[in-house]
Amino acid sequence: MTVPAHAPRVAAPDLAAALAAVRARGLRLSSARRAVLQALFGGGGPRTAEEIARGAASRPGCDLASVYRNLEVLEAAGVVRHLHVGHGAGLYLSATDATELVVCERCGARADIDPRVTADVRAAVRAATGFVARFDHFPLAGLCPRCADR
Amino acid sequence: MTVPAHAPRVAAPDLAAALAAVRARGLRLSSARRAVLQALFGGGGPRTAEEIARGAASRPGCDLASVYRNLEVLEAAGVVRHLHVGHGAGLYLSATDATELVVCERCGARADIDPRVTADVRAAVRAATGFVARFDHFPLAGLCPRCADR
DNA sequence: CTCTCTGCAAAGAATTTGCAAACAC
DNA sequence: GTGTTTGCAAATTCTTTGCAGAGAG
Repeated sequence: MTVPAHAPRVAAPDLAAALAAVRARGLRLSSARRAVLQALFGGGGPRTAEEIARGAASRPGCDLASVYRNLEVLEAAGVVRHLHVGHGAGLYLSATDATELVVCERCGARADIDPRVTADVRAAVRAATGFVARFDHFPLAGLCPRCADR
Repeated sequence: MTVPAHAPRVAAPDLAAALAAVRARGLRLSSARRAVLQALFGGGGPRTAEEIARGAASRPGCDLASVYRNLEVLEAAGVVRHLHVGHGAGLYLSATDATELVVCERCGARADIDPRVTADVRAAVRAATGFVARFDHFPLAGLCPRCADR
């Protein structure tokens, strides 16, 4: 039940749980499925479908169409999520990575926002408009400190 | 210099100024250019490039490629702007329409946000992250009151 | 064995680009 | 006239879909 105190730092936060959830849904553990999960639970941060499909030295790849199909299935299973940053391709990540972020429209820099801040913002927007704002799917956009300077 | 107090309500807020700005930039007033400006300064709210190109009974249309090319030029001239709402096509509008808005991720409903609220949010985000948040190009996303209920 | 998944190839949606003819000035 | 713009068609980028064969359970 306990986990070694010196377990690898950001290795695979819940790959095991993800696999369990997949099985629990009656989904099969195909090689493409594994490839997608290894890419997203390997600790490398958000990735594009293209990057997942391409694979890497350590990490296996698979067909791009399979990546998209699996991302959809895995998202429905609550294991994976995605967000849209600027004009580019979607970014996919593990659902256990619950960060809310701001993205620089000019240089693409990203920063996490303290959940207490987003909670306050949500409250203010709700009071003003009735809408419940979310920052997990379409993150806040703006300019990073460096780009804002000019 | 004065404007009739009962001028048409949301007719063409500054079509004249827009045309002047275009001329001031040394740009020509082609029919496609006019079509785009008439579409965006006709008071119908944000439109897709496709809608602009298609035209309407009252409003002339033109080739879709010309729409995109002109939107780019007109945006550079500060006359037009665009925003990205959800997964769909971009929305284009007159730069004089300075509204900041929230968009429902489920049903697409849009609501204006009071600039005082966005100013507060900007301040909070800046204090927390150093980023200067903007809501004009990638609007805030969330759920409208109706969709949030269930 | 059976039914889910995969890879490949083609289709789609939104936007961009090349080019010769058309038009604004 | 002449240089900017247009319309048409083809190219790009990201994502989805159809299908026959491969593989998980």
